[in-house]
Amino acid sequence: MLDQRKAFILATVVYEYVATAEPVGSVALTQKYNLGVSSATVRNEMAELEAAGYLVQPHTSAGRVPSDAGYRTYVDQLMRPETLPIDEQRHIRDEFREASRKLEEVIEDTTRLLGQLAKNVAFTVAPARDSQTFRHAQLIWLSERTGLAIIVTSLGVAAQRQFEHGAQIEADDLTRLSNVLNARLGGKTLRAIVALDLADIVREQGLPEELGHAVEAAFQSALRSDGAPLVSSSGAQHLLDQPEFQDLRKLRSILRIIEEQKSLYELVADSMASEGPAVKIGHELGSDEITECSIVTVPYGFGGEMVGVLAILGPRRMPYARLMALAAGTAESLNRHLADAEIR
Amino acid sequence: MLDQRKAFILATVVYEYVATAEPVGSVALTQKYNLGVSSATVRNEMAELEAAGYLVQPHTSAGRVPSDAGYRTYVDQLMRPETLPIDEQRHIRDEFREASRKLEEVIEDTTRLLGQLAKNVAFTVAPARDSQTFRHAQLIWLSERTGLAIIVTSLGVAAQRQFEHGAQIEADDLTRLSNVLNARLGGKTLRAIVALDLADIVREQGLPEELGHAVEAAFQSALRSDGAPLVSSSGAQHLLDQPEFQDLRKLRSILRIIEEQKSLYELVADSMASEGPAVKIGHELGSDEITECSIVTVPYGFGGEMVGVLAILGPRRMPYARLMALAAGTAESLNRHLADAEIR
DNA sequence: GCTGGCACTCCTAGTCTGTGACTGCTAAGT
DNA sequence: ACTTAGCAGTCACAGACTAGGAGTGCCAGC
Repeated sequence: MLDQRKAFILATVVYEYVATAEPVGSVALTQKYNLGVSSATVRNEMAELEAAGYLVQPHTSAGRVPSDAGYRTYVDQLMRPETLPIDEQRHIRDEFREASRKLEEVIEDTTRLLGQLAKNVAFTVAPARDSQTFRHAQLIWLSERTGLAIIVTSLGVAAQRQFEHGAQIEADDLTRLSNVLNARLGGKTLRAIVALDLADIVREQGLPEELGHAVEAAFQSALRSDGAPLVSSSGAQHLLDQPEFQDLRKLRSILRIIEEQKSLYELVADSMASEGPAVKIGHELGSDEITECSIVTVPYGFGGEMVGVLAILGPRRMPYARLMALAAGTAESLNRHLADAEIR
Repeated sequence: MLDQRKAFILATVVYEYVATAEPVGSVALTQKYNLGVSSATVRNEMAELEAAGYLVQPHTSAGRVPSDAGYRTYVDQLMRPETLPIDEQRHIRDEFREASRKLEEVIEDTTRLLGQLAKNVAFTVAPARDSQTFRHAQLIWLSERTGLAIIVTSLGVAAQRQFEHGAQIEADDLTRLSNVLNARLGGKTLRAIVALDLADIVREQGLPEELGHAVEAAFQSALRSDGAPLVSSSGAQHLLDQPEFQDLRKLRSILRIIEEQKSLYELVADSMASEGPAVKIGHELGSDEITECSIVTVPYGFGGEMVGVLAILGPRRMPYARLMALAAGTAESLNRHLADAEIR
């Protein structure tokens, strides 16, 4: 456990380093903050903090920089949680007011907004298709040969698929079948529905085999082929403003990760279970390529269930309190929006 | 007009510079390619090509580099058009075979594929919503209080919107209204429909005012609020591999453009009218910030109408013939896919 | 236990210099 | 009238070197 003075020094080092991106030395610290002791004392304390693993020295004649453990202690125990400034709260709310009603666009717009406000890379994990609850199926008679199947979940239209049907099918047949499907499947998840024998239901209704296949195909196409949920990202340009990514090699490996949806998903997949905003720092991310980064995550959802994750990725040297407040505020607006738009 | 020898030298300089990214000198050129004349002669020719504006010298003691005009001449007159290798053609076709049926996902997957194969930044302009032709409206009775409106265009579901209706509305009313809308509006563009007085049609049917508003709102939400079509991009990481973008400032300004959908759209908006692949080189792009880049574009669409653009953005020093073949091949597969998926 | 002083370390930025890759020009050859 | 060999001149680039400065650790005195 850290005594009060060490805690204060650690917190100040983190704060200063976040602000300046320069290793912070004992003299600069005593001059800038009112520590009540001399730089020599601070030096001694810093040496002990380094021995305890909270700080590291880039090289002998440089100041100190927080280690992963240092940031972790700062986030968990030392920093004062922030709340979002009123005008920013309003800004976010306004963005959502004119948000489109299509789920993908809402998610995408949210990502963009978060990236802008955070001045860092933002990314979002969209709701997994297979766990969405089925609300409605509508089979539409388009012409004598073709029909259209539309699958609606609580989050909106999940799939549409055109199919061919035999000439003997009439609009009424499709309406009837839609009603049967709605009655039988309502409230189940898509995953559960795909496991069922839908062709059998169609057969019961005395409708042709091929219509059964069409229905199955429609539900099937509602699931993403690769299973992993959609991830969208925004704000990669902000990385270039960070002194830690002036090195092209670092930048490249991080950009590669950002452009790969799967990698991003894996970084935050477990965060959906957390309550409220959470932080992963450096090595905690479990990937060698981005040990220089941290990620702030917050799950979102509605009706008591979390369906996706908002995330902010940046250098470890990030303003944690602010970004956590920002992520939380954005998630809250998103939650409200989703609840409003939910199809029951 | 260039005589044959000058043309050959220009073509060779472009070819060599594209391959090596180093300014090419007269000696290197004579050694590597069988020119049949000495380096001194080549020097004279190159000096004339420079005077004519086809080549430029980064500095006095360096080799030559093609100018915008040099590249333009190369693309228009000198290069031999390529065709896509068979295995790559097959690769593209296979990707489309397992492509999802949702328009946004098809476009997104195409972008990713194009970025990967081109090893450059790829981006796509999605079909503008307002020019899509209306195919079907389905008003669905969900509960005593709520309904769901779904708008289908030739490219699939364009919008869904939940609405509240008075308790006296029954499922049959909604079906009847859907049929009327389909009969009256079929084949019109969404833009034309939004200009109509839809509430009037609803009134004619003896249905309540609020239902009219719901229908109007549904069509309205099918259009993107800002009017500009959706642009998605992929492959920004490839920029880092290019020697011309090792400079962070250049990189930053280009990344910023790539992340702004509107800028990208403006760069290629006029390319939708072109037939087959086209190229814009350096200053031709009309933007000061990306004079170091070129863009290969190809429009895509179906049924004789072009609805969007595929584009590849990279350094001016790009393999034009190959990228044009690649863009054309990808567009062709996309066209076929869209035609198959079109809702009639 | 704190502080001022001091020797020591080591990064950084700036300057300088040699090297090599070009060019343009000239004069001679075909 | 072209072409070519030769040569002097230019200039970016990389490596070596240096001075400056920030910061540390340690020690002796308060």
